[in-house]
Order: sequence, then C-alpha cells, then structure tokens
Amino acid sequence: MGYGNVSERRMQPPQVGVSVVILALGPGAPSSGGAGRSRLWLPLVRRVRQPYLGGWALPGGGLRADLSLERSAYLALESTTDLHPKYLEQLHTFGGPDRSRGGLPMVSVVYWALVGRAETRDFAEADNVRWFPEDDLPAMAFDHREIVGHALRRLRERIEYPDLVTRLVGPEFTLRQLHDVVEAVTGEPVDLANFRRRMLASGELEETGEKIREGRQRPAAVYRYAPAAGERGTRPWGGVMLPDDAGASGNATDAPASSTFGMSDDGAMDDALGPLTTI
Amino acid sequence: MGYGNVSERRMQPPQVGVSVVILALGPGAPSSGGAGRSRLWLPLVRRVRQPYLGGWALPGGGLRADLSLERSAYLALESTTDLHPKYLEQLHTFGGPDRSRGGLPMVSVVYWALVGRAETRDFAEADNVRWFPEDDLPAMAFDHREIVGHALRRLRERIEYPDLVTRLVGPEFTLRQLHDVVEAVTGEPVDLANFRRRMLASGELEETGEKIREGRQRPAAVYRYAPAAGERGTRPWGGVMLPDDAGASGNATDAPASSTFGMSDDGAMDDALGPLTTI
DNA sequence: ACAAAAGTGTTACAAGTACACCCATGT
DNA sequence: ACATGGGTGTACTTGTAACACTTTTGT
Repeated sequence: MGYGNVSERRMQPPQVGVSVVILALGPGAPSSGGAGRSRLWLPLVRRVRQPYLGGWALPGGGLRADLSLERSAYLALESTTDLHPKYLEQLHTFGGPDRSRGGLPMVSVVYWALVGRAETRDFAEADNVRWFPEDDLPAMAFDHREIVGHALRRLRERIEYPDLVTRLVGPEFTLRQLHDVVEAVTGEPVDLANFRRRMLASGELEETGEKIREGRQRPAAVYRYAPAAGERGTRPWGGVMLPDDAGASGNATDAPASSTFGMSDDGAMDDALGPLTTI
Repeated sequence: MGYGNVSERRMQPPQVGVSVVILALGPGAPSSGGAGRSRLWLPLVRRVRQPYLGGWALPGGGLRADLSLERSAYLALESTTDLHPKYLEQLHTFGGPDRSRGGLPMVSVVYWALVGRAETRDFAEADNVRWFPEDDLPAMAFDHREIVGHALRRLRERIEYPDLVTRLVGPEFTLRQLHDVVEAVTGEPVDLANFRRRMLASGELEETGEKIREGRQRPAAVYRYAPAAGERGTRPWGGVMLPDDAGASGNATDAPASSTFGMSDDGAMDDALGPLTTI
C-alpha cells in the first residue's frame, strides 16, 4: 500500500561507487624547506564533470557488479592514480541525500590504504592527480573533506600497531623510522625507548641482520614486519591483502586494468555518473 | 577505450540495500528449561521471493535515495519486524558477485543494533519474523550467516564498554545484570567484584537511588547509563542516535513508516529486487 | 675527545586480576 | 541462625611512563 502515490523517482535506490583515501608520508612543512617532521600526504584527482567540475576529489570510480568491492576500489584507484597499495581496508559507507549536491544520489563505499614512500614516486603528479599535505587541503568536492577526516582519525587510533606503521615506511625499516612516523602522524612526542620495547614485544618484527646508517652515527638494526603465522589477520579490523598483481585475477597476461575497467582516465567520478552508468 | 566490447551488463553497478543485525538477550538453552545463562537472540525474516524463497534472512530493504543510510535501515527494520532500536551503527558493507547467487548483484550496507529485553515483546513472532538463538541459527540466505558472525565478533569485542552492555538490558539495571550480560555474551566467566569497579570507575553509570530485589535476598542498587556530557559520542566507533520517534523526521503526524516506505510487508528483500526497484 | 644516535636499565605509578572477606536481607 | 546475593578490601601481577644511563660509531 502507499506505493502508487509516491513518486517513483524517490523510491529509486541511489547509485553506488567506491572511493579510496590513500595516505603516505611526505616532506614536512615548507617553512623548513621540506625538512623537519614529515607530514601525511594524500592524492586527489581533479573532477572532469559536474557537479564540482574542476574541483578536487578522492580517487574513485563506479562499482562493477562482477567484481568484489575491494577489487573495484583497487581498479578505480589504479586507473586514476596508478598507485598499487598492497592492502585495502573498508573505512565506511557514506550515503544520504545531502551529500550529492547537484548530482544524482550516490552511495560511496570508502576504502583506505597506506602506501610507503617508495610507491609515491616522489609525489610526482600525473595529469589530473596531485598530492596534498593533510594539513593544507584544498576545498574538496562533496563530503570528501569529512571522509578524509574520518580516515585520519582512524589512522591515528591505530598507528601504534606494527602492521599499520610498517605499511607507511616500506618493507624494511629501523625502529627510529617507525618512531618518527608515529610522531609525525599523531603530532605528539612519543618516548623512543618505550616505543622500541613495545614494538619488539609485539613479536611482529623480525631483524633482517642488516644495519643501516641514516646520519653518520652508529648504524641501526634493520627490521621487517613478519607476524607469526598464527596471528596474521588477527586484528580486530580486517582488511584485505591484495595479490601482488591485484589488477589481474591470477592471470599475468590479463590486459592492464585501465583498459578492462572501461573508464576513460578521468579521475574522481565517484559521485557523478560516469560513462559506464547507462541508467 | 575497451568500453564498447565489454558487455554492458557487467559494467552496470549493483543495486544497493540495507540490512540490520538486531541482537537481544533471551532465554537460555532449552535443556535448562530456558533458565540458566541467557543467550543472544536475533530476529530473521522469511523470504518471499527468489532466490532462497522461504529461507531465513536478515531484516532489510531497499535503500531510498531521499533518505540517509541510517533512516533507510531504520525504516526497513521497522517495516519488517516492528522493532525500534534507539541506536544504529554501521557494521560493514558487503558486496561482490559471489554473494547474490541466483539474484541480481547486490551491495548491502549492514547496520547493527542492540535492543533491550523489553523491546522484544517476549520474542513474540510476527507473521514472517522469528527469533533465533545465536548458537542455533537456521540455514540462512546469501552470506547472511557470515554477516551475523561479523556482528557477533564486533559485539564481543566491545561488550565491556558501558554504553554497549547497558543497551542490552534496558534503561535501568543492577550491576549484576550487567555482569550477567557480559558473561552471556562472551561465554567467559568475569570476576564480579572487578567488573563492578570497572563499570563504576568509567563514570558513565549513575545511581537512580532505587533498589530492586531480583531473588529474595538483599536488594541491589539500580543504575542508569548517564555519560558525562563531554564524553558522549567520544567512542572510537560512532553510531547514530535516532530520535525517539525516528520513523518520522520531527513531525509527529507523519504517516507510519510502513506506509511511506512503499514496501509490502514481506521481509528480507534486501538481496532480491523488490517492487520498488524498477530497473 | 666529542657529538650523535643506538640501545639498555631502573624506578614509580596505574591498571588489572584473584580471591578473601564483611554486610544486608528474607526465611 | 543461616543461606544468598550485595558490596568492599587487599595483595599480587602486569603494563606503562619517565628518564638516566651505557654503547657504538664517525669526525
């Protein structure tokens, strides 16, 4: 009952898309010439359609019915930014009529990921992609600013867990590097001695046997993240490890995702209907 | 590129729905005649269409473009089970091609909620709704069994937080009641003395001044959940408090949701396309 | 020798655990 | 009086924080 006299349009479910918040460490404040404490940076893409045409938005894309949410997120990210995080974790799903000002209603499943410095290619800018420091973001499309805030909060809550910190620094690292990352992320000073002990006590770090000298003082032991087999994926949150060639599903000869994804290479189409959304 | 020769259908984004996992305390194992430790129960609704016709599924419904995700979840729940939780929290979003066996691809935004014993009307069964104990669930449609597992894990992680436990017992309670709930949920014994102190130390419980006698021994002090104004909503997770008459948006004369929702009263349509999905 | 960073020890305090104990109440 | 649950005390263990200290290296 009550079905005929309510406008059909209001009953329509919204469209779905995926967005990704990528976080990486980058140079510090310009006042120190980029030196000093590192900051968190994230890539945004320029929108190429209304609404918010020309504005900055999170990388994202449409959701394909034949792919898992993670795969969709990964492909959307790949096609817009060429980044290849090894780990994606679902952050939250945003929806509701208020967020799509001017566009069609849209539900965005948002993932977040951390990438090491190496993967960012020194923050080189692709055509429509630019990296911004977390504390100096431009005006952003839709509610993407709040989404970023959400992701940052999440990161700060969990940054002290070995699996998260280590993801920001790359596969091998010294304890001091981890420490500096934690301080950069939280903005709070952390006692180095106690931090060392906590990390080592976690049992998830393994000494590589190598030593590395960052300055010109005593070299530090190099570690890698190597959780005991039993406790892998034991975290309260459960992200998804992507295969090394996550763009293909176990077939190395697959065409690159950017061509199978069927999207032109314009980024930030997550909240407007892209060419693949035919209704 | 690569757009024309890929089937249009695969490019279509999936439909979206909302599902809700409701958890409430109910009678214990039948071997003890329902006495003994309480168990967690949850309501399921019988499906009235393919796939999984006649099977049990989580309450849910379509997502309306003109409502927030929470409101959609609330209305779907209300129209299928007549339950009115005061609090809903987003759990996770499930999607991917594997989960919709036989149906059209579907993304489900899943919420979870806890309701007090009072609200369950002694687990009375409505037409197509039945309550099941968490440890004796029937075969369930789609991946709903895993979704329930997800919700239970989440509950067990957080059950010791005052705001969660208190939601399972209703507005007023004794410390022993809280304690019993925690033991029922975790299955582990918890030291009562220490539990009392932890709860009181949280500062989120307020004595009502009343006393109540459960057995025929010394009466126990009655408490209510009353977090200090500053720390309300300070939890790492952030659910949504629904207004007391959450079905209406501040307008008491709104028609009941079941008629504005535009759905017939068949439950568990979240993963099949209901009458309101016209494409 | 000195500076700088790596790495270890020590102490103080907070938080959590186990368990013994007393108190209030109805039969 | 005594059984039963309500409520408190206490000793012990564990975790965390602060900070002094020793070691290794290059200049």
